[in-house]
Amino acid sequence: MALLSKSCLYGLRTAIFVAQQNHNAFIPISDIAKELDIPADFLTKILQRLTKKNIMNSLRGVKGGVRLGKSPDKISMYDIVQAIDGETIFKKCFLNLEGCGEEAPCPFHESWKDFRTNLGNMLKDTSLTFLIENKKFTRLK
Amino acid sequence: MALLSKSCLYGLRTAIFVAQQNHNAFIPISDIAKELDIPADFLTKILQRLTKKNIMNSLRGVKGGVRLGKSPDKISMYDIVQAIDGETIFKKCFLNLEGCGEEAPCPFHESWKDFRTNLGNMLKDTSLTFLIENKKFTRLK
DNA sequence: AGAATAAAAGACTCTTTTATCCGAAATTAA
DNA sequence: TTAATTTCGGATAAAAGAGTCTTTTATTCT
Repeated sequence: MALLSKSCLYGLRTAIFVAQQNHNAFIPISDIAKELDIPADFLTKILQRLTKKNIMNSLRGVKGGVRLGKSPDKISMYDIVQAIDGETIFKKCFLNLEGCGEEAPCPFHESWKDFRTNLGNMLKDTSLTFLIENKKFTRLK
Repeated sequence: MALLSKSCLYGLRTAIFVAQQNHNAFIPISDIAKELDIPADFLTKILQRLTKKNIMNSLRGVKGGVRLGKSPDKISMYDIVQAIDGETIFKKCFLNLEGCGEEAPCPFHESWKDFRTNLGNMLKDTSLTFLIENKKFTRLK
């Protein structure tokens, strides 16, 4: 098990990669796929979810491809995770117990609640701009 | 996506349930399955992983079933997660980047390292005894 | 207008996880 | 020793996630 799905990881890596390129030009998905070692057709599907949420922007045809849908400092990792994997990670009980909540918490409720809130905040606070400015962050595959 | 697999959640809930019962008696897996609303044959398989690690103890035949393999204060949630889902949750990079580590961290490395270490410690510190003594913790399904 | 290119859309396959089924082995009770 | 019970072990099936393929649609260039 992993916290994020493979689709989501592909999406995150792609968003970071695209943010590193010229922001005006459209980059063909096949180029990204080759660069990041991701199945191209699969990546196409994943990116559609990001374009629907205006995180990405796409264009068909000869000079087509994808680019960021808005300024990279307006896109957080949270946005991307939410668009692809949804928000359940940030909301569900650790033990997946339906009844667990403030009124009738499981013993993990408090700690886990803080944990996932912190995680969410961390992702919200991390923009693509921050990621690409961080010199240490080179590997994307 | 969830942090833990369904198998693991089944295992955790079962361990807590069994800890709540008389520790000497064997409880038939079918009884547990009915009580916790888990497919019995599937649960049987999952529990085999716990018996192999001596977290549980099983007996075939008429008075058979499963019981804890040791004192409930000697069994932590970490033990159970490790037995079923392994330790990758506690070890992998948030972005699943192979290269990420102390020498060449991704920007999430530090925060995520702390997160997962905290999570691991929290699970290590939470014994079945603690769980069943916590009066608030009633729901197991 | 026509050819080439690239994403969108949908059907299909492959793999992993989850779930079911069945015969065998172990244990108890009569 | 036989019948009943219950886990074990392996095979199979169903569901979900990941990945592939083909056709359609939009766009550019000649």
